[in-house]
Amino acid sequence: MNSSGRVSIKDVARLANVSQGTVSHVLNHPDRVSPVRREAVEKAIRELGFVRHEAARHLRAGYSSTVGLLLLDAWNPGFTEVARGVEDTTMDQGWTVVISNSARDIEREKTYLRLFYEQRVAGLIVVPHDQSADDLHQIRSGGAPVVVVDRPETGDHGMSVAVDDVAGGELAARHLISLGHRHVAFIGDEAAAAPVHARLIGVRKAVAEAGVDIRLDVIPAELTAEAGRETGEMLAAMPAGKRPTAVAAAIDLLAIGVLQAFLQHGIGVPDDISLCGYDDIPFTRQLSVPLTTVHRSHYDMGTTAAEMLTSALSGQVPDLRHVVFQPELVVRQSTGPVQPRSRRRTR
Amino acid sequence: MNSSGRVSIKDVARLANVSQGTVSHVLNHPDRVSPVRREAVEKAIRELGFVRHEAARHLRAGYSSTVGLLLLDAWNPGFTEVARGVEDTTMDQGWTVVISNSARDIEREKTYLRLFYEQRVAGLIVVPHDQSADDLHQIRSGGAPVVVVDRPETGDHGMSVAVDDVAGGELAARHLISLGHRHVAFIGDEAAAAPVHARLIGVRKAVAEAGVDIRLDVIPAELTAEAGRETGEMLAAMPAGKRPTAVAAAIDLLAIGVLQAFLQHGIGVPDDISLCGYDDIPFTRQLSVPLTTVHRSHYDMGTTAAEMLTSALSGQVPDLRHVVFQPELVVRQSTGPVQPRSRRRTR
DNA sequence: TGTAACGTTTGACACGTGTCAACAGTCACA
DNA sequence: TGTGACTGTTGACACGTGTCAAACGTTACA
Repeated sequence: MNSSGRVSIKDVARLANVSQGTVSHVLNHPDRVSPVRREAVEKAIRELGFVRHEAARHLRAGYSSTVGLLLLDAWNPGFTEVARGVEDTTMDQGWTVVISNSARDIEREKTYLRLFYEQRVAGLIVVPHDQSADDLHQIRSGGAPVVVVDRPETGDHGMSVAVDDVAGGELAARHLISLGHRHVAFIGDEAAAAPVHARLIGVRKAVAEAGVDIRLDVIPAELTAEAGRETGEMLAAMPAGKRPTAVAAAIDLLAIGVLQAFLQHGIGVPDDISLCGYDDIPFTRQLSVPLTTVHRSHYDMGTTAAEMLTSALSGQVPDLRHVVFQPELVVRQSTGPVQPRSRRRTR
Repeated sequence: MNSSGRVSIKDVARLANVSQGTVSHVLNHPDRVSPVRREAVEKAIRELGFVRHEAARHLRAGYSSTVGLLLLDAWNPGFTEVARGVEDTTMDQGWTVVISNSARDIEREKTYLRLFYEQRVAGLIVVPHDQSADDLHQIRSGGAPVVVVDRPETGDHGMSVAVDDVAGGELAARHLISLGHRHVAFIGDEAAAAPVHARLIGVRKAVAEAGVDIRLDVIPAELTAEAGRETGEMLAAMPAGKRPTAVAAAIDLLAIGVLQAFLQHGIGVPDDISLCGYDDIPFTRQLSVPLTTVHRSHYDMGTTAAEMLTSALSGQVPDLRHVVFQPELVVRQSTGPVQPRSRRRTR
């Protein structure tokens, strides 16, 4: 044991009556060492409780087996699914994943990006803030491949995995329109995040293409269940004739809040108002009224991003540099045909 | 720029016409360097896009500013709260947190513990698997302080933060008993995790101390919403007279599943059956029937664990080596007095 | 017996940084 | 002018590992 109280490769070599180089070979190229020495070294390792020093290994080898994952919001169930996909895929291929969370704070994001760069991570998967292209570019110029998740990108230098949220918005709106709804509200702040903006564009597109006269109200709201509850209460307070007959929420969390407010105020879903979410997080199935929503394959986004990254790391050029998933409408019980004016709840 | 294509401190020194030592001083002890040189160095750093190499720094300095957080189950909302608490506290004090997730897999836990050890993390916060005392001890012997979360520990060498789940089980059971319930079911596999076992002990204790004749059914179930739904359906299929009048679930996720099944089968909560959860995860408030549950301060567990760790890292001995939080009963709307045999739903 | 070929082991070196003793330069004071 | 005190700067070294050329030992063959 050396002066710092830690066991190094030298101590192992001394105990096993062998040179440092041999110990290193046992660790990295066991086939180059004779069985006798190998066993002696392994015994010494066990006796001393030696564990190799990753920083030294990294410094000498010049490469790292660590991959960084920077999440925009680790507490959003959708993104934890992304993380699970990334973890499952990279673990299988021998990479270590380090997860960090920017919590939608651009300063925090910058800090973590710098940290990742200082650690010389081999590669990086980022669910980025809206305004952080610069920092991502800096990492890229350092030589580490970067996969951007949940922001559609194009071009030759970079990789991305995203969902076609314009199409998703269209799906939701078309579904509601086809059920006969002619007064629809979209809930969510389009300035809050690029994907929300895209969804609204899709909704507007479907409305414009419907060929019938449709009124679309856009109600800005934070992306939380609490904001959903407040918005739901506002809607509940409106006279029934003035109220939209259908609501499309920018994310499921919002829809959950809206649903809760509606039920509390005796507004039936879908009998009085239809409600459509977005994301298809696991909890949508556990709600008192299972939610119609637009499914995004978060887990698959994670695995795909991880596969792109690992293939880039092994020197291959991935077949596709930019993958866009198509969302799918999942019809459950929170949406239904528009009711005639003098309607009654069925149960 | 050196041969590997990366910029090192030497390159900065050369460009700024200064020695390596001076550059290092600019980075670590700016006050020791004259303003003229400092500016020259800073300019060179900007021009070259120099970012220091954490592995080399770590190797030379002998210490790391990284703290590991190993979660048992990152997808359980309770544990993500713990992570949030840890992150907020350690970030403030300049530590970097690396999060990993053992996913209740003991092999994965071992792998990550080894990885943390190889990285020579300064300290470690672990929400451990039931059978992993050995590995934790190995880390401790390496000199890094370890805080164990959610498993009550005692003794002088080690730190822990936990919740008195026996008391929590008692709280839940006493509440139900005080409402007049005499036939109670506990749902959850006591072998699944130590905290669940503790809760059941608490329930049994309350039943024994009640002084009245109480029937307690223990129904093993996995710790998922899906398992809760299945158990709820089984209970719903029983004739009303044979059914327990109250259910205590081992965790909220289970209770959510039970609730969903009850409502689907027309069983009123709390009118037909009272339902009590455990954990107080955020979603309990968003349910169609807000859940009575036992609150555990997950976020505070995280901050406390982080504070203990950071004070240990700065050489102080924390005032308390083992902290046990007291749970609190949160009465919402899913529990109510037992109804006479010929009862009717009120709404 | 001598030599070549081969497989195993060795020892020195480099990776990029922080530290520390030593050194140079400046200034005030005697 | 010489001395001491002080500030700023330097250069060598160490941290623990992986690699690589060189050395070593063994065996096979002439």
